[in-house]
Amino acid sequence: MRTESDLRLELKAAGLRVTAQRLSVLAVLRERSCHLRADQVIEATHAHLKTVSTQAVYSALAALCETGLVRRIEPANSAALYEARVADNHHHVVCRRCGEIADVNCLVGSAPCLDPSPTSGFVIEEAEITFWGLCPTCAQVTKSPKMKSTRTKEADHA
Amino acid sequence: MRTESDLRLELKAAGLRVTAQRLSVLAVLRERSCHLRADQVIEATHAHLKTVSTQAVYSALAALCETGLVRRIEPANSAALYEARVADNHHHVVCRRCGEIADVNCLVGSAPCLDPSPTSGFVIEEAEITFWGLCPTCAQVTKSPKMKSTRTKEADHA
DNA sequence: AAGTCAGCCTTGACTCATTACAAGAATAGA
DNA sequence: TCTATTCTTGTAATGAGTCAAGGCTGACTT
Repeated sequence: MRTESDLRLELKAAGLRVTAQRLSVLAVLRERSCHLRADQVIEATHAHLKTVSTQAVYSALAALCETGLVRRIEPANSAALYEARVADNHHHVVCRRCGEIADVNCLVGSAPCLDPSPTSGFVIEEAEITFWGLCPTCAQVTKSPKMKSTRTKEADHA
Repeated sequence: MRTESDLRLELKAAGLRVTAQRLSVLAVLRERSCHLRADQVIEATHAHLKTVSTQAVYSALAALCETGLVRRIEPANSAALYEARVADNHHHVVCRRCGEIADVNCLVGSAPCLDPSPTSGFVIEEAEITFWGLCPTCAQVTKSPKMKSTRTKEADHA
């Protein structure tokens, strides 16, 4: 259990000023331990604070990301998503049909968690893996209506 | 060497109508074997055709992606990138400082090329790996000025 | 070679997510 | 208390991409 004062301490430890909106944004991301879009964070933050501006949330998110308290991911065909699970170096599965996202524990444990073969001289710090497939629901209804975002890649060339 | 009529055949084989703009877009991506943004494709296409509309290029790219002749990637903090290297299932390294991108051969060879541990019931089709690090140039100049895209938060304009 | 027409292209307006200002109000931390 | 940082409202701009109406054309027919 994290109390609000835990959060205060974490913000301080990260060198951030403790403000109501930063506390709320962090709290929102901790409570719902999932991946939220900025607009969802804004909406959820309204439950805590009666009023928050769009910019306040965007800049709180930016500050939290910079200090490593929040992680930002950006799967193809989606707006940026934020999550509070940052200690581990985990990965994500994205459903091609409905866009649903789930966490996948890292096979290795710590970054870079994978060593690419020849890397043209690049110094590798991290490997970010996105698994693409179908979520349990979409996998059952093999053909169904709702594609959330893009490109149905039904390339039928068998 | 690929002649233009090779390209025509490939388009036909993919079930696409052969049009000047599709030929040019494909040719551009084949010639420069690298990762191009849509606007770069548009610009390069002007070298072939005197005139192309933005829309024509976007929809040519979409058609080529759908039929598997072109691959689209979308690294975080970047617009979508297109490449013509599609036969293999390769991955990418992205430089955190300057944004430069290079290909990385897949360690395994064919998708999904990696099996995540428990996947919450998702059916995995593909694993897309993005390595993050520093390109050879940026790795040398350990501290240097130009960060291409992200949030420079030097807010102290005193 | 000419006819036909679905599919493509052009144009231009428009969305969406995000960032940028600016100026005044609030407030955390010393 | 004091002051620099952060927040607010509001407007605007941006970049990247999409939509829609109508004209052009590739490819199949005759």
